[in-house]
Order: sequence, then C-alpha cells, then structure tokens
Amino acid sequence: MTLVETIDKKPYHHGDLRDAILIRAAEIIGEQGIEALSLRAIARDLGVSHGAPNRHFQSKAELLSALGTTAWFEARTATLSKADELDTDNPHIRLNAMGRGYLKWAMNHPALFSVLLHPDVARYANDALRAAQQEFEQIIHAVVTETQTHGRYPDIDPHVLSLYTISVPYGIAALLRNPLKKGSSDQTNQDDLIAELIELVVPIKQFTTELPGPDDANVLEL
Amino acid sequence: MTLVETIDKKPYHHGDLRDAILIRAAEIIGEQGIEALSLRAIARDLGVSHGAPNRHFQSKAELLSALGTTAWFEARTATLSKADELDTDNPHIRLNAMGRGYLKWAMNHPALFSVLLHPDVARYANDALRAAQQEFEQIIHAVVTETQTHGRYPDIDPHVLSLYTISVPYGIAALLRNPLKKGSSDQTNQDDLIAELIELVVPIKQFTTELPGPDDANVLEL
DNA sequence: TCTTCAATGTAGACACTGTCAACACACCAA
DNA sequence: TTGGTGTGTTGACAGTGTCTACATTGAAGA
Repeated sequence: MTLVETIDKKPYHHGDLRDAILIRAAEIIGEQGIEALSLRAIARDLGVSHGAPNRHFQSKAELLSALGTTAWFEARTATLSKADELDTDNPHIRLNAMGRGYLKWAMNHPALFSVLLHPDVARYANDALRAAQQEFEQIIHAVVTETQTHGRYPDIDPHVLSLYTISVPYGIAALLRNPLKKGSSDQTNQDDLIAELIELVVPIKQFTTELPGPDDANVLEL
Repeated sequence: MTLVETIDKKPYHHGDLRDAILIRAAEIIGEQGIEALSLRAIARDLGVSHGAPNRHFQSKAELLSALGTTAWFEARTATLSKADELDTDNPHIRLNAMGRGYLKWAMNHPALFSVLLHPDVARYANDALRAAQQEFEQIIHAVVTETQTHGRYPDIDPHVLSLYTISVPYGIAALLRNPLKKGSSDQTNQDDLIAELIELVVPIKQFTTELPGPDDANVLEL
C-alpha cells in the first residue's frame, strides 16, 4: 500500500449517505432543476459507487417522495409559525399570516417548492408524502371555515372557498418562479409584495377593528 | 419481392410526420404524463425509425416548446372567445368570462395544460413559446388595469393585481389536477364550480347594475 | 425529359440513465 | 469467535437523446 493510498483511503461506509443524498439532491434541483436530477450523478458527487443510492432509495421516485415529504413538512412549519407568533385567535389574522408565511417560504426555498409543484412527484407519491400533503390541506381548510363563521364569504361552499384561498399563494409562488420576476428580488419589496397580495385574498383590516389585539402595523409585518 | 412485401410496403416518407409526432406526444402526455414522453417511443408508435423525429425537432426540448406554444395559443383562444361571445365592453364582465374560459379549457385539456405548467418546458422554452406566453400575459394585464379604472381595487399596484388575478385560475386548475378531485367530475357541477370561483376574484354582480347589457343569468353562463 | 439537390427517413454508434443481482466489506450481537 | 445484517461495489441490461454517415424520395431547374 503506497503512501498516497494510505492517506486518501476513505472508509468503506459513508456513514450518513441517506441524508447526504437528500441534501445533494436538493442542491442539484435548486441549481439545475428536477429534470437534471440523476442518481448516478449524486453518487459521483458524493464519491460513492453508482449503486449505493439504491440501498437507501428503492427508486428515483422514492427519493423524490422523500424530498417532497420534507418539503410539505417545512412548508407546514413555515406556514403555521407565522400565525403562531402573532398569538391571536382571530382566524382572519391567522389565515392572513399563514398565507404570508407559506408564500415567503416558497419564494425563499425554490428547490423544495419546485418539488412540491412537480407533477411527477405527485404522480409517484408514496403514502408518507400523500399524508403530509393532506394534513396540510386539512389545516388550511379548518382555518378557512373558521373565517367564514367570522364573516368572510359566509355563504360560499367551504370547499370552494378553501380551494380559492389555497390557490392564490400557490399560483403566485408558481408564477413568480418564472424568469419574468426581474426587479422584485429585493427583500423588503418582496415582503411588501407578499403582504399586499395576501391582503387581497384574506383582508384583515376590515376585521381587526373588532379586536383588542395587536394593531395593524404589527400584524402586517412579516 | 413477395406478395406480402408488396402489399405492406409503406412509403419511405411518412408525409406528415411532424404533426403526427405532435399529436402522438400530446396523447402520451395525457395518458402517462410528460415524464413518460420518449422520442424513441413516439417513433415506434408511428412506425418510423428512432432517428426520424430529430429531422423535425432538434431536441426533446424543442418538441416540448412546440407543444407549449400551441398550448398557449389554444389557451388564449379559449380565454378570449368566452369574453368575445358576450359582446360587451364592460371589463369586469370580460375579465370574469376570460377567467372562466381559461379555467374550463385547462380542465378539459389536461394534457396541453400540463405542458403549460411543467417547469422544464419553461426552462428550455424557445423564443416562440416565450412570445406566446408574454402575449397572453399582456392581454390579461390590459383587461385587469381596465377593471381598475372601473372601480376594482383602484389603489392596488396594477402588476400586483394582475399577478393575483392570473394566479387564481392558474392555481385552481393546477390544484384540481390532483387525484383529490373525486366527485367534481360532473359537467354541470364543474361549470358551477368554475363560475363561483371566478366570481370570488372578479365579482361582476356589483358592477353590472350600471350597465344596459345582458342580465346576470346570461352573463354567468359558460 | 433528365439531373441535381434539398428534404426526409434509416442504421449504427456513443455516452448516459435507472435498476437489478452477485459479491465485498464492516460492524454488532449472540 | 462467529454469524448475520446493513451498507457499498461491480458488472450487466434495457432504455434514452443525440450525433454522423448513408439511403431514398420528390420536385425544381436545365
């Protein structure tokens, strides 16, 4: 065994290959898009043989499902944390904050968000991913119906209103990922943009007057 | 040359291979999704050698761009025709009808709509596709700003309002393509659903009273 | 009418991919 | 000490997009 071989000798087992694959996959998606994702390229990047990833993900779809599950989890956390910070029971304020939290997360995590959007991820979703997605939708639906009892479109079919409410941040985030969003990359401008957009769907100014809660300026902050 | 060879002899040239490829590609996308699309499989289906498609589309991305361009064109036609049928200048009525036309087209043409949504199509879009997309957005933007001069959110930044307005049918159509849209496949229910959703974004009932135009029942019909 | 030539289709090659099976190594528990 | 199980390696297979050289066709120009 030569000196070089001794020094460069890497351990036979990687140690934490599964997580390393997930991290590298997210990086590649962020840089080159989902279509450029290749199990063999990930293996090369991690200095591991081309068959190694198969020990951790039975198929490429399984890897995407794993990424999608964490994406839904992160999106859910980001969405709820914004609302929880405000410490209010007013569903309008909560839903408004949730919309802003979701949208901000989507715009700041384009790689994971693109996994959420991608049709193939949904098509080959495993049970864990499906469960994460449905749990997210149920959370939104619950708050949406609560806003109805507090005066927001009380006569609309709750499912229709939920669909409408979810589709706005979803559609906006998807549209903003196109190359046409040139000048809006400024951080403070982005926050203002988000706040203004969400206010269109879930207006809170007309509802917060009833409340003894925080004033509008604080509530509208991201 | 045997009898069979004489009878089955197919012409060396297909005659209309380019269109045949586009049609078959749309079929495959509708049946199995964009990821299942393969130039070689199309060639096999059309009884032509695997290299033949390259004569008409320099790359797979070029084929997707061509599909995307026709998709944007069809979407534009479907969107505008709904508004033109009503024969009114009222921008609220027009925009409302456009939203319904777009959404109905998207739900009735899932294959082409999925091309519009697909991130890779946008990523490798050629000039024709980009032009078609931008033309569509300018049409929407023009009507949206016109609604503002007629009282719809007059104080909102026009670009923000455009983004919001476009994102709703876009997001709804994308969300409805998920497997969770079980019971809503009924045609009349679908029309009602669309009308109710668009009314949330572009309400016309509060604006049409000023008009001598058609009554609401006709206007809301799809 | 004959010739030429551009358009179109074919055949083979190349590098790449995902997935599988057989084998090699490392570590932990009995 | 000894299995056994999890993990990584290697080679193979079928499939893909794309390129190049070659074959066939039909039409335009002489």
